[in-house]
Amino acid sequence: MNRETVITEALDLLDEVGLDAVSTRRLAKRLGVEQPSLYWHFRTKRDLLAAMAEAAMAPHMAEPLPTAGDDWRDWFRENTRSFRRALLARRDGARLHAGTTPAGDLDRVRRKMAFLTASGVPERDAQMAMLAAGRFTVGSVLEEQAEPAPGDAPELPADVPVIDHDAAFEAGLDLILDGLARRAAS
Amino acid sequence: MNRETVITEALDLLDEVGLDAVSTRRLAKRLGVEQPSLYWHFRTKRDLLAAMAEAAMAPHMAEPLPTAGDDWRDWFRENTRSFRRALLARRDGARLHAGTTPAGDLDRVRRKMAFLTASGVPERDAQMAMLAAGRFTVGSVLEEQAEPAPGDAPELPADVPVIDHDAAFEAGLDLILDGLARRAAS
DNA sequence: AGCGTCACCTATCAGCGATAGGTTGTCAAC
DNA sequence: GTTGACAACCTATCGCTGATAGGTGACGCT
Repeated sequence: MNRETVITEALDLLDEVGLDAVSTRRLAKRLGVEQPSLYWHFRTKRDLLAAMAEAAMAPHMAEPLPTAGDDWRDWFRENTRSFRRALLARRDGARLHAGTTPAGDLDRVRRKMAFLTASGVPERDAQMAMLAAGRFTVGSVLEEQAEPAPGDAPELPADVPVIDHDAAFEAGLDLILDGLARRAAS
Repeated sequence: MNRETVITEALDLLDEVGLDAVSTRRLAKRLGVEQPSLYWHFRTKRDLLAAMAEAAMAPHMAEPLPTAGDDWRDWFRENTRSFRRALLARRDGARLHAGTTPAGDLDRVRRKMAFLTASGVPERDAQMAMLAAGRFTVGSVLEEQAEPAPGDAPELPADVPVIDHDAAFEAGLDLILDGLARRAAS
């Protein structure tokens, strides 16, 4: 059993039982191993969760980088969507992600920034927009994946309709993108 | 000792030790009481945390509602700032907030929405912008308050400067606001 | 044969949220 | 002035958690 297997099995367990129920004992049992054995592969549970969070981002990281001819608005939108999909792909994906310091692929980020500036977006605006879109996305998925306490009746008075998470995300993304476009134009 | 005291003392404890270290035993000791006694006032720890989260929002809820003459852009900006301040006021305030289903004052929200529509903002756009600003804010403060694991060297290569959280927040808010303004104008 | 490393094991710890069921103090009704 | 309800605690205990200490066997290399 290697580190890889532990991580993939841990992510499957996460999907089954949810983040709060992911314990080292449950994971060990699933791996056919005693609980302290996990500490051979990870110094702390926090390290394990960080590795899980990074692995959960794999689909997003596998996405191709933008190329010179691309429309920067289309790319920005699709990039943010891809990030959201990666968070949504795993149960409690947003909470898992939020509980770790990013430490993402720095070179990838630089390439994305270079693309935006080459497309006519001022560097600082591009930085701020990328940051804002990421934080908006985390906040959105966090709320989307939040499950109410057991026996908690929503009971909203039909006055305000239930929010369509997809639509709300797209609308928020549009706002950020339009705001950014205004800066890119001038 | 009443429910009120427990909540205020719990929030003080939160500021001292951080969310992960807020245990019923620590809180009980601080109150000069045995641990199970807390379960007289709260059915579960989750209920306690929800009450804490609501109490932490008091400063934001105490903010005056907008009135007819106000500039909607100024108000929107200040409203979002107030929300952020409330989250920042408590240690791990964003995590505390994110861990609960909102259940906020519905009437207050309606009044705010009414103000925006009366100011010429289309209703749906106003809803989406309020939602987006809130989620962006939670995501931002979540990252701002995230403390690295002990012994985790940041070690970013001086290439990308340390982000100024205040500036990043204001920039993101500007983007959303500008995007919204474009819709309000047409 | 001896050694190092990897990958586990048993035993145990302190701390956690939560429950069951008993004990006080206060105050109002009769 | 006793009765009884109620609020606000108590002790004792449960099962579970993350983590540590220290031992065991398999494998490969020299």
